[in-house]
Parts: sequence; C-alpha cells; structure tokens
Amino acid sequence: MPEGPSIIILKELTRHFNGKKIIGASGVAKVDHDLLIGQNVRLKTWGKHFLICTKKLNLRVHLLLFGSYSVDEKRRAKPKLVLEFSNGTLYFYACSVVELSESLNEIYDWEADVMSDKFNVAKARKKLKETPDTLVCDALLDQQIFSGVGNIIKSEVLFRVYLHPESKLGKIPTRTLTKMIKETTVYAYDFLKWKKAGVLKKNWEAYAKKKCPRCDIPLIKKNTGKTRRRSFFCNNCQSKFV
DNA sequence: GTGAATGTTAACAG
DNA sequence: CCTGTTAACATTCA
Repeated sequence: MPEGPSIIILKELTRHFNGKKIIGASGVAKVDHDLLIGQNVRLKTWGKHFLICTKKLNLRVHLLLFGSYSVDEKRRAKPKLVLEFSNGTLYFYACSVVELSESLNEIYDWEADVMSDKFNVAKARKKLKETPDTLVCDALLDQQIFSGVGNIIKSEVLFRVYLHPESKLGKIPTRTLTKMIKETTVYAYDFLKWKKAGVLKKNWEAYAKKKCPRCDIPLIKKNTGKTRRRSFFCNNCQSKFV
C-alpha cells in the first residue's frame, strides 16, 4: 500500500480534519493522548510519512509494509491510533506511530519529497554525485534523497529511463541521471493518478512483470544492491554502467 | 498451509 | 566506531 503517492491519497481523504479539534484520542500506540485532546491539527506528509501536527505535539505515522487506515469505519483489529473529530474519526492499524521531539524542519528536507512541488532536482543530483560507488537501485530507495520512493517506483523509473538497477552512480552520464531524477516525480504522479483510478497494476511495465514490453524477452527478477530488494529489469534495453 | 510482499529500525557480530 | 547481518513487527494474497 504505502509509497509516497498512497500517502497523498491518505492526506486527501482526511482533508476535512485539517484545522479541526481532536475531541478524542485512543489506541495502543505509546503516545500521550491527553496532550492531543483539545488540540487543533494540521495534516502534512513527507514522502511516506503522515504527520499529525499540533501545537503541543507532532506525531509521525508510518504505514510500513502492512499498515492501513480507515475513516469513520471501525474495524475488528485493535487500532494503533484513533483520533476523533466533530466531523468524523480517523483510525490507523498495524503501523508505526511516533512522537516527534524535534521540530519538523530539523528532521525533514522538504526538497527531497518527490510528492512535493518543492522537490529539488539539482539538489538530488548533488546528493547522488556524493556517493559514486552507490548502486542506483539503492540510491532511489534512499529516503533522504528520494523521500516517498518505494520498490515499485524504483523498478518502473529505471525501466522508463533504460537504466540497469546495478549501475554505479559515478558511472552514469549526468544527463541520464538528471533524466532519471525528473522521471521519478513524473512516474510518482502517474502512480497517484492510476492508483486513484484503480488501474495501477495494469500500468506496470516492469514491476512484477514477466516479459519486457519493449523487447518481448523475459525480464530479470533479482534482489539487488545493499538493500537486497527485488528489482525487475531487462538485460537488453536497460544499460548497465559499471 | 507457506511464502513473499509497495518498509524500517533495533540489536548484535565482527 | 563503522559495516553488515539478522530479527522483529504485522497483514494480505497467490
């Protein structure tokens, strides 16, 4: 469920709680419910992070791999966090909920969020240039560089720009790197559009696919890089820079 | 029933 | 101290 675009959908679905007062807070996550009650919230996102901001306390909800949420619909499972407002209730399940002690600007580089219009291409390129030995498959999953990118976006972007996941950053031509960075935000918004329309899977070209749609030969499925996360790629049309 | 998956972090070993 | 490995968490689907 949760790559950056899915968190944008969450933010949009909870838009009507923005500025509203928390009238009830509960759940099994270790957070100070008393500090939350009575506070007005502002809901923000940074990549895969969903941020519940109040004057007294900021919460970070991360859905990890299996997390889920619901609005106004109580489920059987024990919620990690429940926030009640006068106009509805927000539930989070099986996720990580953390109280942030630092101010948001100390923790988050807003220009790294691929779902933000503040995303800074030149800054991302500069970060990539700093670690020439890093493989591009690992770099795309680095949340400090591409906040919000997950394993699906990784494989799809690399396929779109004809780049092998095991390419070394330092060996990739700068214009290819720039194209990749730009394509990351383009694909992230395609992901968002397709996810909303319920046609995300249908539009995958590489992720979880058996055959290269361009070359019509079998795609490679391999756990790549330090992250050992699976990548789907075509050995024929995706260039490997080593 | 089994295993793997859109993720991250803490604990531990060397 | 730094790096790499493993485990843990928890849900759904093929």
